[in-house]
Amino acid sequence: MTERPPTPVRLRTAAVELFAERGFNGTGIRDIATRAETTLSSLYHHCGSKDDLLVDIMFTTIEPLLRAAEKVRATLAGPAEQLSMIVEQHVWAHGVDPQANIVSDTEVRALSGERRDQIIVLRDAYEEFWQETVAEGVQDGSFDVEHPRIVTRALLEMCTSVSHWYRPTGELALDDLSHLYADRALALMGARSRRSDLQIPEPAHFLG
Amino acid sequence: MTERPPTPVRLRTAAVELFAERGFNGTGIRDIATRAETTLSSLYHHCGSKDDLLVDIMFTTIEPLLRAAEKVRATLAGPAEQLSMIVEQHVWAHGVDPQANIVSDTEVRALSGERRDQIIVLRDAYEEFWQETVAEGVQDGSFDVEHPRIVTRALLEMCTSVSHWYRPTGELALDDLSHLYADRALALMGARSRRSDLQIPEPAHFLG
DNA sequence: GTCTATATGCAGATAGAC
DNA sequence: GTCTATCTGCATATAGAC
Repeated sequence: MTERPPTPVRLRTAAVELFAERGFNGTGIRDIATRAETTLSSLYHHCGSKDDLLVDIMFTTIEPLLRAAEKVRATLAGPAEQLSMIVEQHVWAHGVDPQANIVSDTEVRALSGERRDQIIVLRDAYEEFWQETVAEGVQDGSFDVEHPRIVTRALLEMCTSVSHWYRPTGELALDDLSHLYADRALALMGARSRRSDLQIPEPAHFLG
Repeated sequence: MTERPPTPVRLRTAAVELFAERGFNGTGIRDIATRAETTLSSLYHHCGSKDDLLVDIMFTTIEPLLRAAEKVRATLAGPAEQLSMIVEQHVWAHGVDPQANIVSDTEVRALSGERRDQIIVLRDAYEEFWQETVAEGVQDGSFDVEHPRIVTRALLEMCTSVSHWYRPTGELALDDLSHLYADRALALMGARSRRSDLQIPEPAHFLG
């Protein structure tokens, strides 16, 4: 009963899968067209060049995370609450669509020039939300950690790596995994509180 | 006064640099020969195929880490001491030669067949040292953490990511960075002790 | 919108002289 | 051991019919 998705969707899905598995440079455009059960010309008709396809995947993956972090910062009060929620959004996103996030997180080097710069701006703006949240937490005594900028970057990379191993069939459902990571993020920052102590509205969805 | 290294060394260095910057599939064998200031035939003469070169880089990068972890487990007493030291070795190695470690950690997918399997065996054996150490710490009460296997993997990836951003000109020297990561590893595992409380012989070098 | 056919260049790898 | 010259195939991208 499942309808076959329209061609542009199939192309995009195939590209995400192959870029994640074999890398951008390890994937041929014919591989993409073949997996999407269409032709090379169809790919160029719908998606433009191979680079265009990569940029599109990256943008539509990173941008919602950036907007979600923005919303968390504008909505929740308290650095512990904000950091927990940002971590949970990030882990959830990386668990629910690991392939698109692997591509976004590892293939920036395949781009060059202006388009590369634009993606890096997005990525840096996103990290800055994490950094600001932690800095405020250190300021107001919610967190107690040396070299907070370095530890925050370590935390971000720790959460990102979820996309490399998480499988929904494992010991934890994605919601539980997100909570676990938020709890460990607080431990990493030397917070007095734990995730389960916090008052956070549930369900809290800030991702489109 | 610095002598130019012999050709095989220059080739290896060039390959590590380029594989780290552009990825294995983004690097041409001519690029490697050119950067090493030699020729394509010389590359094949000394290094064999492009795949051989990658496998050699990976093996000589991962194997010392595995042996170091083995030595730590055989030499130091107590899970907190062992985990701290394993973390420090790992962070130090990833900071002192980020490029070789980036290649080893991200280009496994470029291999296939038996050689790929061999690298994965090494990598899994290495992770198992981390997992056993943490499991023993949970067992004897040194650590207090839910889902230790998942958190240990998260820790490992956090430490690995050092290779993506660490620069020796930054705010921390590599020894201090290693100590910081060891300390945060203990926090992540819910250890009562901190890195500065532990009795660990200094300098402790387990890497060749 | 989707197809077949093709232009153009670079990839990995090797031959054989010196 | 290092060189120049070359084989072979696949890469991205496009032309033009239907």
